[in-house]
Amino acid sequence: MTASRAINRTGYVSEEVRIRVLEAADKLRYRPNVLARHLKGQRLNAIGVMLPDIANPFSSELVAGVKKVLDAAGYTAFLSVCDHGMEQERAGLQAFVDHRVDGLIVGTRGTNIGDRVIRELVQQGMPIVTIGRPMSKVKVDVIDANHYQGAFDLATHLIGRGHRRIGFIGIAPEDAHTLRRYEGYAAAMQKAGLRVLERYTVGPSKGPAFSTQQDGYQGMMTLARLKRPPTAVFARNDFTAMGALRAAHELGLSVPGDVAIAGFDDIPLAAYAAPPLTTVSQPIREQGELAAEILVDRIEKRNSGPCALHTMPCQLVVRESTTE
Amino acid sequence: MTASRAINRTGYVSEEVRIRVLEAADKLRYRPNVLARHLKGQRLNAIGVMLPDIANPFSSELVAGVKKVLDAAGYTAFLSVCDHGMEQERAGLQAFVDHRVDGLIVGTRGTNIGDRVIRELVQQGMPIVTIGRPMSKVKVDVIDANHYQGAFDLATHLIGRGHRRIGFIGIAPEDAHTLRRYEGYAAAMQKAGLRVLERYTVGPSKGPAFSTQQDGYQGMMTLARLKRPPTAVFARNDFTAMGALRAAHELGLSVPGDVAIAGFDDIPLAAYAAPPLTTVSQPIREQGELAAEILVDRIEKRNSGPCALHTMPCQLVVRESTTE
DNA sequence: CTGGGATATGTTTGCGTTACCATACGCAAG
DNA sequence: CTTGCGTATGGTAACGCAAACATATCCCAG
Repeated sequence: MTASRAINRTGYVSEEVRIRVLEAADKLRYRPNVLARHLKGQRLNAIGVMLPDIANPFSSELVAGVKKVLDAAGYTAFLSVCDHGMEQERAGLQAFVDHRVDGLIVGTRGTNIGDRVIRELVQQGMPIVTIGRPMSKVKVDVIDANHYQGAFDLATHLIGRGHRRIGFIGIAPEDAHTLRRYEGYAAAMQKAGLRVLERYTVGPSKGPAFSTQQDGYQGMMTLARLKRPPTAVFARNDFTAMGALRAAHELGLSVPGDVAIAGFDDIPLAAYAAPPLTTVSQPIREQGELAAEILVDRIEKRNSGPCALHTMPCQLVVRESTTE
Repeated sequence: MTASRAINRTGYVSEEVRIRVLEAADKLRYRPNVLARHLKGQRLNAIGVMLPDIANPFSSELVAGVKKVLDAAGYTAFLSVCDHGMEQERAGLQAFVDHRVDGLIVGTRGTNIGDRVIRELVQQGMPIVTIGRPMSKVKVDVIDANHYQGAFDLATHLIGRGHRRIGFIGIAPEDAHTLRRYEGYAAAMQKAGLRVLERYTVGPSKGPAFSTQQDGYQGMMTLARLKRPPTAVFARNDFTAMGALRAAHELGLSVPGDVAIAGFDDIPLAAYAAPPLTTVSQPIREQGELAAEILVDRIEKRNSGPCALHTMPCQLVVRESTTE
């Protein structure tokens, strides 16, 4: 017991004994068993981060933001990947719960099974923050970027450059974010008095973001074959935009001379495309930081108010793929 | 006690009682407390995977391979990222140990602190497998790809295409793998009776692989300024190669006409470069699978033999950046 | 020199689980 | 009828830790 007090700096322990205890602990390479500690009702100071995949810079930035805050708050982050599989997501979340993490950050996209699992865990009192995954009627804090606004700004930029025929590559109604982006694009078009033509919208495009280079390539090819092809193209994301870029090169179209191309997400490679890609940057790291802050506040009972949706602004990044 | 037996299927429990227990457990949403279980000396069936970063396809493939095997063996994988920081690596590994994982897969590159931590953990009986991180005099199983052979094959391919002046971009003596690749390149040159010229070797190039696009760009620029520039370039990795590719475009050099360019790693984007990149593919997923298999065998005492180095062959992938 | 707070250490208990031991029943062999 | 075995169930202890409580010593005010 005295040893416990010495190590945890609680209660009264004489200086001399404390030093002896710590020396002995050091010699024996003693490490407290956090698992046994938990049996006594204490927190483990660990949180679980569930990711859809780890092959992209999002997850990386997100985790960087999360870790920064958690480190400072004395928590450990454990990660899990579900590779966009619902069963894997369920198992991963359950594993976190079984290992008694104090809270969860969920960065996967919405699915039936996933939503149900989250609902159940919340009911059992697990604090959860989701990122980019809106959930209705569940006590979950949600962080999201304003894709609508970002897309609106980007489309407005293209219109401001004099473009009237603007295509959209990679429409994917089943993906909430792509839909928001499309809506922002459409709203900007309408506000400028331009019609959103169906033949200028190509898709569908399925699967995770990094798999859509080919869709961008195909989409650009389709648009270029039109009688009056668009003079500017808004691609669902940067990977798609880079596929489109390649198609433009193959067709001998100059970018942005013959066709302006813009993406979304501002992946690191975007600045290295030829030409460097105009895109929209999401504050990913900031979303991770905010998620971690909110979660820690929930865990430590500093915030017991109602759960909220935190929308963070996107930033237009103009590069040479849309300007000379 | 009877409930414990019913749930774990150990000892004698009548069919009738077992069903009643399981139904009750289901109704109460009972989940065994794995942490308490561990107090009684049982395994948690969890392993920790330490990664240098998650922004690249290696980590992704590696984890996919690891997870596939672990799922089948009934283990859970928890991931941690250290972002190439030694202190973060130490803390992450310690967190795994504190949470009583049954074994570790370490995919980070060698560092003083990291090596010492691993040595200590091994001494305390923790089964560890490293990937791409050779360690001497430590009871650790090591998986690695044969970078030397891959580089040798790639250089031989370039020589076979008639090249005599072959440059190397991104030499980095502090990075063991890059060094192996350079050695393979040099060996192939010598075997063909070609001299390895110092002015054809550019570097140094620091930092993680994905940060080296710029180095490739700079390197290509440097080589192109030479009086008799190389007709082929072997880049440290695909990112570097893509930087070189961009430099070639800017200089108006045709690839592979004026200069052939090859990379290493076969990242997904390599096939989408313009032109598609000749490169060398590491069996990443297979390395992950093997690591998990070996680790599980160690944990379950099916293998108590001496630790070994498992070298897996690399595969030359010829694309259009070196052939018409 | 006594009472009482501050300081310091020890003892017991229980968290959820399972190994081990004890108990109890039915049935068949001796 | 006893013994012994296979089957079924329950009681108890222990894992490592810390909360709660108990005890012990010291110092100082009254």
